[in-house]
Parts: sequence; C-alpha cells; structure tokens
Amino acid sequence: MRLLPHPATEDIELTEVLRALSDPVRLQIAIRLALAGELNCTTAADDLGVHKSTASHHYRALREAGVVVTKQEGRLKYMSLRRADLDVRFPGLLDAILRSANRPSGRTASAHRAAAGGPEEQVAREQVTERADARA
Amino acid sequence: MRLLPHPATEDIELTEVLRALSDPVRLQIAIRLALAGELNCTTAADDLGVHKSTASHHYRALREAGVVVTKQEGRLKYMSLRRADLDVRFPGLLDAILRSANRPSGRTASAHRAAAGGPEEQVAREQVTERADARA
DNA sequence: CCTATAGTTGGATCGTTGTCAAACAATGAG
DNA sequence: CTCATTGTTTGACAACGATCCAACTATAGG
Repeated sequence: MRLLPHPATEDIELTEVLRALSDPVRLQIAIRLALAGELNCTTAADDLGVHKSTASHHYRALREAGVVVTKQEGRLKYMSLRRADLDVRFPGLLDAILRSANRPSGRTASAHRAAAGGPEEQVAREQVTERADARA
Repeated sequence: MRLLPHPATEDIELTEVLRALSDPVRLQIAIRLALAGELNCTTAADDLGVHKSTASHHYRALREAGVVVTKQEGRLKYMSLRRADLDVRFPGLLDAILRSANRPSGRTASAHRAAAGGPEEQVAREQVTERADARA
C-alpha cells in the first residue's frame, strides 16, 4: 500500500481548499467521498460526464489542495477525505461546506410552490431595492 | 441611497461563493468587512497592493457571487457582507470560513519552534508514508 | 462651470484552468 | 507473456481570471 504525496496538515491553505471545492465536479467528488468514506477513482467520477483524464486532473487538484489522500492498493487507487486533518487545520469548515452542498440548489421548496402558482419568470428576478435599474 | 444589483438569496450558488472567497484579495476584503461591518471601496482594499480597478473587479466578483451587497450613498459606495442571507442559504458556512481565515497560515507556533532548532528545510517536507518517492 | 474624488469599464497581457484525446504506465488475470 | 483494467501524463485548445493602465462616469464642493 502506498500513499501519494500530499501537503502536510499545517501547509493546507484555506484559499486552496476553497478553490479546490469551488469546481462542481470536484465538489461532487468530495460529497461522494463524504458519503462513501472511500472510493476508487473510477467510481468517484462515474456519471459525472467528464473524461477520465479530466477526472484524474481533478483528483490531483483535490490532493494538492489537501482535501483528499490517495492510497494505492493493487491496481486500484482509493481516495478519501482528509476529514481529521482539515478539522485540525480549519475546524468545522469541511462539515459546513458539505452541509451546504446538500442544500437544494436554486429555489427552495416554498419558493417553488410560490412560483408554481404565480406568474412565470418571477423566479428569475434579482433583489434590488430602490431603483431596480441602478447601474453599477 | 441605492443598492446595486445582486443575486437573490435562493440563487446564491455554493461553488460561486467558494470561488469568490478562494482569492486571497477577496478573502481579505471579506475579513475586513466581517470586522468593520461596512466599508467603502477605497478603505476595503487599502494596503492590499492592488490597483483600484483590480479591486473594483473583485468587488463585482464578490457581489455577483452573493457574498456582499453594495450601497451607494452620495459619492461613496459601501460594501457589507450578506451575513443573514448567506446564513439562510448555507447555515454556518460563512462563519466557518471566516474563522478558518483567522487561523495562522503555514506552520504552527510549535512547528516554528521545532524548525528553528532543527536543520533547515525540514519544514518543507511533505507527508508521505511508505515510499516517500512514490510517483503520482 | 470647473475641479477633485470615488469608483467603474474596457483593453491588453499573461498565466491558469477545464476539457478531451491519445499515448503511456502499472497491475492483476489468464 | 499477453491482455484487459485503471489511472496518469502530455499536448492542444478554448475559456477564464487577475492584473494594470487609461479613459470614463458620477457626485460633491467651490
């Protein structure tokens, strides 16, 4: 069993963690790892609609940011979240992100209900008070 | 008083928030806003070593990601964090990030002590178990 | 009206990133 | 050894992003 190189806990940078998780594909991988504990590369990116080489780049991005560790067993590589390390370095951060990621994207259920009964495109409106036509 | 356009609370995307805060300059601006509550643009980016137009682009990035609101009063524009909105959308996320941002970057105090007494460059070592020369 | 202040916009540049495809490497199975 | 499986590397390319500079807009104050 081998571990691939990854940054020491103290070297994990907040901006790099945020950046790593700011990509939808990588965030999805992280979510799956959080649920499964450990996944091999093929499984982790399955049905994500990206080429395997693209996925491989994402694995590296996650690893170099300090978000995951990769260990090789036989011909498979397994990734897992560095939950403990991240919690030492940035207490509560990973949990907050994962919890946020499991929220409904876009409209809430109540907003959906309101939108269903009301006029269309009400949903796409922006929040602007006093002079909705304000220019930047 | 005018508010500049910004996304509705339900439209704030996690990946965009993470992306917005994954830039050191923008993260620093967010930290200052968290401390000061409200800052005008000049003050927010003061001593950050970026051109005022660069700063302006960052303001827009933060605003479009849903992290800040900007209101104009007279000839000044004031930014503030959308704490309440973000907490509705992603409970605990912003606090976790801001708390993480206030942690010491790089080595801990104890690691600094150890590094000061030991051989140099020990500090830059990576965590690799079993085969430190493992290739990716 | 003129000027100074505050901030935005647009162009140019330059590095980074996400993507795919094809070639490669390493491993386990037959 | 040969082959299929797993994943990485490399190259190419388009898109994006951070930055600076210059020009612009808008507002307040003489």
